Order: sequence, then structure tokens, then C-alpha cells
Amino acid sequence: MSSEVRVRFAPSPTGMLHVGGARTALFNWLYARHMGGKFLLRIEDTDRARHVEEAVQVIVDGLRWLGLDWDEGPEVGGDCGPYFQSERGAVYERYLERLQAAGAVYVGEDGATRFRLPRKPLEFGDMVRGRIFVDRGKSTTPSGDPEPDMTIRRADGSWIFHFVNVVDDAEMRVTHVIRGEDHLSNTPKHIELYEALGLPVPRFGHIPLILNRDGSKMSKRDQGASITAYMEQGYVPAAVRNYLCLLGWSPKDDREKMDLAEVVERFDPANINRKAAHFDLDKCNWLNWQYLVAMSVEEFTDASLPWIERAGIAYGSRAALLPVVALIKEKIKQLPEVPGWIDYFFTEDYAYDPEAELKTLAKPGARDRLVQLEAAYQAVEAWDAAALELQLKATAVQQACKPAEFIHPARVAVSGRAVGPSLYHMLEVLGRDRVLARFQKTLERLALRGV
RNA sequence: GACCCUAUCGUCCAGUGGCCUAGGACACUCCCCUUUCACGGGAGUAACACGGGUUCGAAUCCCGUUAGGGUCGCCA
Repeated sequence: MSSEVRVRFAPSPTGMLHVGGARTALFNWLYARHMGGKFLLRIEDTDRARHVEEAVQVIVDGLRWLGLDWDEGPEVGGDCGPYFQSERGAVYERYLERLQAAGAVYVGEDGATRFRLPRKPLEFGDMVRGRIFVDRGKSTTPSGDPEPDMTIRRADGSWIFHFVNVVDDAEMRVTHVIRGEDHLSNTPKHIELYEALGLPVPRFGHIPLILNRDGSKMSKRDQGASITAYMEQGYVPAAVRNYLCLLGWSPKDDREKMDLAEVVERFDPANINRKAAHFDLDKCNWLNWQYLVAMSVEEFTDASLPWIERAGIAYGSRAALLPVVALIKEKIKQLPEVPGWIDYFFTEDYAYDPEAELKTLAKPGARDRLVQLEAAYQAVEAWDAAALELQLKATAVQQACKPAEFIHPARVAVSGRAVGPSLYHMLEVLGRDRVLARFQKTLERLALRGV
């Protein structure tokens, strides 16, 4: 029991869940699951003023969306709570007393409490980087002065991150601190705090940061930075999770698409890259598409339903939607594209793309071929893709034309656009009545325009 | 400025002294397939930052340089 791995994700509620943070959470979660340990979520809202309910919700929603669950933390509780720093003041007081008893802290003239830095050489093993040695006496400020003692509590009584972070990790019996590389240089200070407190020092693992594609620092507004944005843009959660797994870690073979269970089984922090990763939305999009392709028509339909509804398409019922979605599924790279591909199946009031109209409908002979095809289709017995194809080709032979000369005008006539699914299948799904009516409507439209 | 980390195609990874005339994926280019758009198939462009060592042999080990990142807060 005492050897159980306990890791945590400890974000501060800033109002967004950053991809870097999400990946840190993911790697912690993977390690916990791989080791059969526990994954905790702790909100670092050092004081009441920082505690913003909606900001916490963003984190909770984002993690859940990615498929990460926590064994202890907000909404699930646990033995080491509360899991909000804003509610842990009494704990910090207790630990501060320990530091005072050891003579490790003093109150400055300004009223702030400071921790006396030992400034001794120090070494620790990092799970991803190996041994790290730091001669603490050599650290200076930008102006060249020796590193000043660390403030752990402000004059107003509120606490500073480094102190509460260490105290909470100890109190919550965290065994492995896996966090961003931005904390690597803070680690010696934290170890000094653990030692002054007489607490066991956890293992540390620092994962590289995620940079923009061009190598610049990724800020909140950069493309791809916010998990909420993926949620809103219809990404498949598993795809984003998959992409994040591959950013700095690899299964060591050539696989790209991997399910979670597989990653859990193979995950090893020692194999995390030490180099900062550059975020590449193209690859993320490609993976997302891979997940879309792998879906059944039913799954795909359900996943696109929110976008279809948001677009106000009167699709009637899910049953009516299925055959249409089946038709266009393979064309879609991103879920929000779905409405644009299916709208004309559910309204007779579809728009004609001016360019398509000009290029195919207005072409010499197009009108005549539409008339010929309409006549031929009126006579078709079984209204299915195979029969429609045969009939169209026969008509083409009769008129000494290429099938394409019928296909293109027919597509535009029936959908208003030049691109779409396979014509015959589209006609089948649309049904005889609607197809014939649309031919007729298009012919009238052409007559009106003097074509 | 000091300290710490890092350095393989544009990007993500593989490579842990010989299997590397460096492999896969994304992106890009070209060709084929094709009723449009996609898909698919095939081909291609493209990298070991630089300089010294060590070694019979180095992308792999060591040192230096350069470059990038991080930290040095009464932010987290």
C-alpha cells in the first residue's frame, strides 16, 4: 500500500485548459493507470479571491472530455481533501509552524514570511531527464545578486505557490510529481522545502513544453491552445487525446492511431522526449479524420447531430438522416462540415452555386441533355443507383455523348452545386419524385434566364 | 546576467557505437484511378546545428561553440 503510486494534476483556475496542461494531466493519468496507482486533481486557487467556479468547471469539463478521470479531487472527494487550496489554510498554518520551529523562516520588515534558502549543492533524479545537479549557491538574480530567500507567505496572510504546492503534495502523499519543464528550475527550491519540513521528497519528472509550430511560446490565444476550442469545433476527443499522447512520447513503433488502453499499457515516462514539442494542427486534424473514418454511420451521425441541428436543418428523424449521412461520410474531414454537405437533401429551396451554374448548366447542350435525362428517368422502373447508372449511360450512348456530359448538369440540377457524393447514389436517396421535380425546377429556372 | 534543460526532414516521432547510402507519419509536389469532390495506389523533395576529440568504426559517447527553451516574483 505504501508503495502505491500517487500522482496529481494541479492547475490553477485561469479560465482555460491549455493543451500543455492537458498533456501534463494526460501523462500523469497515464502513469497512474499504467502503475495501477491513483490520479488526483487539485485546484491551485491559493486564496478565496482566486476561486472562480466557472474556471474550475472549464478544467473539469476539459479533462472529462479527454476521457481523464481522477480518483480524488473536486466532485469525487477523497481522503486527503479538501482539494482546493483556498480551503486548506489550516493545513498551511500547521506546516508553517514546523518551519518556524526549525528556524527556517523569518518575517521581513515588509511583513512577508520568507524561507531561508540553504544554498547548498543539490542533486536529484528526474524521471525523464536523468540526474540533475545544481550548485544552489551560484544562482543569482538578473542584476547579479545572490538568489534572495523565497517568500512563502504575503503580509496579508495569503500563501505563495511554492510553499502550498509542496505542502499539499506531501499531505496528499503524492509520490511522483510530473509537471511541465517550466518547473524544473523550481524543483531545487521545492526539495529544500521538503527537507526543511522533514518530509519525504517525491520523485520528479519534467515534461517538455509545447511550443507553437514556428517555435515561439504558445500563449492562450494561439491556435490549438485551448481544449475548450477543440470541444467547440467538434473534434473527436479520442483524437485529441491521441495526438497529445504522441507529442513527446511514442510507442516506439510506427503506429499513430492508438486506443487509450494500449497507451496505458506501454506508457513509460522514461521514454518521454526531452525536447520541446512543436504543435502541429495539421497532424491533429489528420488524426481526427482517422477517428471519423473509423466510426460507423450511426456513430458518425450521432457525432454530427449537434452541428446539423445548429445549422437548422429540418432533417425530420435520425432514420431519415442515416442514408444521407452514409452518402457523404467519406467526404468529411471535420464534423462542422457536415451540414454544408447535406442541407440540400432536406429542402427544395437549395441555392445554386453561381459558378457551378455558369460552368455546367449554362453550357451549350446542357439543357437539352437535362430534358433527355428527365425523360429517360421517368421511364426507369427500379429507382436504385445501379439502374440509374445504366439508364444514364444508355442515354449518353443514344445521344453520342460522354456520360460526364449528363452527370455534371444532373448533379447541379439536383443539388445546386458541382461537388457532392456519387450522383447515382445521391439520386437514389433523393427519390424519383424529388429528382424529377428538381429537374423540372432547374429547367424552368434556365428558361427564365434564357438559356 | 546567472543557473538549468534541449538540439535527427518544415512538423511529430524511430534510431541508445557497426543492421543508417538515417526509417515511419503529417504537410507539400508529381503520376495513376475517377462522374465532381474526396478516398485509394505509386513516386518524389527534405534532416543527424557546428567544431574538436574517444574509437577499427559515431546520429548515437566526451568537450567546446552556436542556437532554442525554461527559471531567477509578495504569478501559478
